[in-house]
Amino acid sequence: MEKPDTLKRILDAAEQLFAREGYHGTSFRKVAEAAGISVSLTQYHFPTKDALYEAVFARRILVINHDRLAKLDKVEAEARQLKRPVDLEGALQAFVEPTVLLARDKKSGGAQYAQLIAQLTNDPNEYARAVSRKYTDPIARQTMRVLREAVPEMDSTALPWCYLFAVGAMISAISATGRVKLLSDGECDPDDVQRIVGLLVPFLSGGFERVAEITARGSKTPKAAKPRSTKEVSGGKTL
Amino acid sequence: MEKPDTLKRILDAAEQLFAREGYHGTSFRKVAEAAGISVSLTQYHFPTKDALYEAVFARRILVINHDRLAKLDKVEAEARQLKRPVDLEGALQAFVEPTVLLARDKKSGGAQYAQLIAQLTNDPNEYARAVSRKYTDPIARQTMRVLREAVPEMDSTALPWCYLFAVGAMISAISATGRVKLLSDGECDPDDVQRIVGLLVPFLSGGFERVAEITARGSKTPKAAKPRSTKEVSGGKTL
DNA sequence: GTCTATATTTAGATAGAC
DNA sequence: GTCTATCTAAATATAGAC
Repeated sequence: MEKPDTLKRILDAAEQLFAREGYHGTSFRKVAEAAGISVSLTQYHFPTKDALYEAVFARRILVINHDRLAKLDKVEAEARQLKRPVDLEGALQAFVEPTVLLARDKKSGGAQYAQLIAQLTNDPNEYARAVSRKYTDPIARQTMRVLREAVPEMDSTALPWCYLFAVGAMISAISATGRVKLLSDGECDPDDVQRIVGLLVPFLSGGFERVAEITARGSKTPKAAKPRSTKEVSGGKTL
Repeated sequence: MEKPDTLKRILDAAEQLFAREGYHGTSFRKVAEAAGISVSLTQYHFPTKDALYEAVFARRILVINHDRLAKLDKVEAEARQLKRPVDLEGALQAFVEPTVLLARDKKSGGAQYAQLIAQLTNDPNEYARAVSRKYTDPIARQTMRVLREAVPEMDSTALPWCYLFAVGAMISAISATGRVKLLSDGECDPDDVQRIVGLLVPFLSGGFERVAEITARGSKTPKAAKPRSTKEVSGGKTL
């Protein structure tokens, strides 16, 4: 008599733990306890931790990817219809909006999932890289394809960099570190979705356009690497 | 007879492990083994894992912060002397360059340290937040102060957001996930420091200027939150 | 400062009863 | 499907010898 929601309970518990404590900080014991079942039942459904991790990630990514692709397609179709280049802000909004909305969805666990993505993004480990390659690289490529139609002048080797800048900026915006509130002395509301999208999209479009300008083939001033003090190697930075 | 470099050996080993495996993935055992000493000696020098984590972070951050502050001061002084507003690209370069250079310094362990910062940036846990607050928030505030002089028109509640966008973009650029190479089919070189700075600085300055335009007090078109489909709540995104 | 030894807890994984 | 019981390895931590 299968309890119909055992899998869901496991995935919900694991999602929360992976998001908060990371891969290594999450154990079958903690997952089982949070799900209210035994350890071995958890392992019965997901034999290894990697399997559990992937299952947690895969559960939502399909929906998300579908949503993002639909929005990207719409932007692209509009451009085709109007016989104009893809609208940059539209493409960036299609890229950014599904994630930001998810990140502020406290009810259905979307916020947990978004934090898991935030952790995954800069995780160099193989369990994270494998999941990233499998589930997110295809959409990344499609996004870049559409973005290229929005900024056709941009050098093709600049686009992947700009895409990663955009990913990082978005992740930073949604990551649950409480930093915006702290650094703004309480003035900025980390849950104001409208505000985040309203700032992030223009920020990114300004960035893409600027890079497109300076890397355009046959651009007037290829001042791409305007050296200010690039040779003063000495240290690093913070954040 | 104190082996004069025991502390250094511990910190080097811990730095590498924390960077690659994160906080929970790093144990005294692994650190001790990598450093070639016993577990208890490691614990003699750093009684708790938190103490070790903070020590690893603190070791380099002082140098880094000093470097960044010096560059920021220089940019600010130039502006004062010329009686002009702070140069935006100059300020952003002062912000970005120390970290990017550090991240590509394979010899002295700087790359490991940069990866640790990348992991720390989106880590919601208290051990990470405490370190971030203590060592990086002061410089963040100083950086924002200088940036505000570069874009005085920008709404003051937009600046912290833009600062975090910039942090995220930079972190994404240096994080050792191998993604640029993958997504560019080998065309982009993740170790090309000149290229990274040469793209990142214009990208960020374009972003800051765009946001400054649309949030300027009394701006002609406060189209800040141009709604494209912001109400179509439904899903999330990837990265 | 540095080690061995040991205590205690928790980890992932299996075997087998129901 | 679900549990209890148990194994082995690894974790943090402490005590005490040199």
